[in-house]
Amino acid sequence: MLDIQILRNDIQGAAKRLESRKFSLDVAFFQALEAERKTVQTRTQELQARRNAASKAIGMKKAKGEDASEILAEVASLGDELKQNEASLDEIQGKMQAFLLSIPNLPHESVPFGQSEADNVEVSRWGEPKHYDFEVRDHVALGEGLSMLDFETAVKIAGSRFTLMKGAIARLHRALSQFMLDLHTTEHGYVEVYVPYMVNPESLRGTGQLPKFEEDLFKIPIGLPESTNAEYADILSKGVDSFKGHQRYYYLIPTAEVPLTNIVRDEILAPESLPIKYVAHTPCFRSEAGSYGRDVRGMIRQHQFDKVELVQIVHPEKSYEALDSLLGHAEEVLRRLELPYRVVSLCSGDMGFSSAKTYDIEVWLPAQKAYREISSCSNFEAFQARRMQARFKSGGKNELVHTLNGSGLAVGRTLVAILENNQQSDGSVSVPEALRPYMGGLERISAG
RNA sequence: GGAGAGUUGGCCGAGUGGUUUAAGGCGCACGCCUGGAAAGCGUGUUGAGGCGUAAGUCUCUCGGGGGUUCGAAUCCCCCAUUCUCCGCCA
Repeated sequence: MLDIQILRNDIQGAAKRLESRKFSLDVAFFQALEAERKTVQTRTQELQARRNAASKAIGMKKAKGEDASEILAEVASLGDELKQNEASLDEIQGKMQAFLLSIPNLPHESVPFGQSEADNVEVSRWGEPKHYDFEVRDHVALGEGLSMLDFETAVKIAGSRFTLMKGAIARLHRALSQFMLDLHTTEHGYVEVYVPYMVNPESLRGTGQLPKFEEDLFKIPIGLPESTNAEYADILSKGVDSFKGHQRYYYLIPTAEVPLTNIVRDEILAPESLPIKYVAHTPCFRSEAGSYGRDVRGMIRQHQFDKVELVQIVHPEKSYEALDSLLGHAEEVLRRLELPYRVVSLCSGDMGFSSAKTYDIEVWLPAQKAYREISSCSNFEAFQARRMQARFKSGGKNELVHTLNGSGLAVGRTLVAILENNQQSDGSVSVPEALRPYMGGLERISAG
């Protein structure tokens, strides 16, 4: 959420910066609503002040045993107008809140301008893609050849966009997450956290997935009878506090970013507790609505995948420093696994809703002859913190923290990268040195 | 799942419709006192926001929401959550 002061003071400037990310800010709507708010709020507060003064006077008269019927009659006439103004103010503030929640973050000045993926800027490259003197197979062919990846059975027991892994590949998958967690906790200073895989809508609103991106999530009703979608949409935009008769939902987490970052929601932190660095390994669930036809083959794009996620909660002056370090922590995983990659700075048009600046790490996939996203590291500045009211004490004042996160890494895609990059001519796959301790010393995955 | 009891400021804790404008304590900050410190004394100390150049002033905030009332921490309803007991369970 943007600071409403930015819209009050320099809405044209904000509109221009948002335009670079293909968001059209409704300036006229905001200004009209803001003017209305001002009028109604001033009037409401004036009436409230009069009512409070009168009520106090009544109390004092009654305490002295005097007659208060004159003031009583006077204050009664305020009632209707006050009620009307309060209701109207409530409605305006609801609209304002919904409007603010729908606006994406402002891109940092260093973010390259651009429309799409094609305009992202490569900032670094590590490792050399190997040369293969045989025809390379993709991970599907390799995994099925080893009888260790089974997409058909996954379709039978769940549906498309799920994977079944068996034997050494299942173990490799487990080894990867163990290896990543160990690296980040013992060498990069993160605290390991086990989190809920289902969260409430308040948490998703805090990190920015709600109210705008509900269709990307898996949603689970709890308790109570169904309310209509329209009613629920209204609750999402105005406020998600429960009240009589309304359905509550849990959502499957689309990333551990949601539970990890929301640890500090509604907290006022001690300044010396910063930076806070959390890491968690969780499954992630995404409905992938609107991605029909994209990456349908293999385990690149799944409804369920594992990810090791890094989150940092930092002092606002340190957040870009922290973004560099976090990016380095994610890169280190690929270096240890000896997988070639590059880092790109996402352009304004390709960044996520909540982000002020994002670096993607892309790993080389020989079967696709392309670099593919395996990690996304972002600085959200105060955007999520403002939604979450996550603050720290700063010289007597409360100041919003900055939040960051990055994948370190997406486990399924890392597995794909290892299978494809380490394949041998006979269809076997060599196990990266760094993972062998986690694989009982196994050096090569072969059929049988 | 059933029954009961709780949720008050950074923390503890009082408060059953009207000087509660939330007592008191702890902690913290500043000041006085002191050679310095402790003790003592004094002042301040929830958060969000409106109006105003400012001084200031007003509104909201006692787990969340709704209601009753001129007036709600206090009464009513719904929800969340914590604790105790029972049931079930990995």
